[in-house]
Amino acid sequence: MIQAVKGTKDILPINVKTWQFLEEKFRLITHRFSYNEMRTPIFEKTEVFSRTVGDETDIVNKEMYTFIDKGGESITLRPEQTAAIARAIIQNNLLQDNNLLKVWYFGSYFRYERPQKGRLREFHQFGTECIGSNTPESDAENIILGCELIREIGINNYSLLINSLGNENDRKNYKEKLISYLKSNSLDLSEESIQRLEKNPLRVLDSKDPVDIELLKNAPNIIDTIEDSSLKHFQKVLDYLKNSNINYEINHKLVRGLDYYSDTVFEFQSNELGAQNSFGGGGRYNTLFAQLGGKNIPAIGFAMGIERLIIILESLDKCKDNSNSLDFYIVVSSSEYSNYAFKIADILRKNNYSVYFDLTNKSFKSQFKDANKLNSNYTIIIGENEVNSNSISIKNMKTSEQILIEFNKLEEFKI
RNA sequence: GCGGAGUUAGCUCAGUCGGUAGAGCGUCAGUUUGUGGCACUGAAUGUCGCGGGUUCGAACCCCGUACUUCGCCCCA
Repeated sequence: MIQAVKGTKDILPINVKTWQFLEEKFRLITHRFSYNEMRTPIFEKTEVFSRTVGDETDIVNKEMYTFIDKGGESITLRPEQTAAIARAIIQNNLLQDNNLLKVWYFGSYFRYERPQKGRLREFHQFGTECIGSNTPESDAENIILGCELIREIGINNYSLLINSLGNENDRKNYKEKLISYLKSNSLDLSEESIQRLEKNPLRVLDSKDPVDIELLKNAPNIIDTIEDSSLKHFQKVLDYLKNSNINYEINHKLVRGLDYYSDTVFEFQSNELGAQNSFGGGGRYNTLFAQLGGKNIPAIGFAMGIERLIIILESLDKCKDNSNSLDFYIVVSSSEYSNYAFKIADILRKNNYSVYFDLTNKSFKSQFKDANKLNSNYTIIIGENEVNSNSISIKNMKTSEQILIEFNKLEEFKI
């Protein structure tokens, strides 16, 4: 038996309703916030990601599906969407002066990781990007969109964590402070955190090691390092959120894994996800466009993991079942009446009803059982009597009432 | 990349002194052959993840491997 590639999953008919439900919500909520959908290729030149996501991040370092194509070009299956959107915006010149662009996306992303609950090698994300504004209002609106979406999906038990990383300079200063603090205590630091200290010092703040956590209690706080303008910006964002009745939790240890973030960062977390407790996250990325060779364009956005949303919905027993909304099941007493059945099906289908009839030569009785199993609202019974009298028997499966109508009255029948 | 647990019928799982497999649910058929749901009766179904090894004999023991899962790590 050939198995699916490790870390990939089939979405089966029984599960697809939940996906469709989520996709509908994405469209609905983004529409309310006036975001437009955007789609980019599944693969990009490798540098799109290596230049933006960060050379020292694991994503770029060891998790990308990168290959050399037949033309000798280094190609990478997208591990995330933001960088590719930035590339497309620059290339297509979508941002004229002072323009604002609000886009959303939904698609597959690829990272070569060890699979786990809520962590796949091909996974799906929904996300938004608000590009061209550096105002706290744009931060707030983007976060509010995320919260609205989560609410509409039916998830209430989650936390919104928020922090500010300040501007590039602030972060540089903070990194120095943090490193010098941690180095003076490095004997106690976990092996992993010592490595992080070299590569990506901010991530030490994320450590789950109990000793590290204790040590970090007295570490310098990023909020004390960031400049006034960033501080004011952050405060305004918080004010707007409060004003919109958004519950948030300030967490100055929240840093994000991708290098391009600055100022506002945030994360949606749930307890249903095990080790992967975050089901969404984002932040401001004011340097990304410049990193790709464009102008300096401020932007903010977030992404959510669809598989993780579904895990939460499952825990809430809110996944959509696959109950078929079948209107008519046509039961024939013999396959010699199939012509008649096709005619009836054609009329009903052209009137937008869903119609099923047996294609496997089931017995008369089995067809009824089948109709019941498929939860059909009506059955249409076709046998010798109906065909000879050019009529149709229609049975209401809920009430068991059955009527006989003329064939040419079928069009008038309303369920 | 590292550590733990697991893989038996479509699904959930049982199956240890090693003797070529079971339950429940589901599926299918029948219970006066043109009428479903309930009930009853009956039936089908597995290379026991895959590949080696030990043994007269392996679902069970040993080795390898794939995948799943829980953590580390990373991140959505």
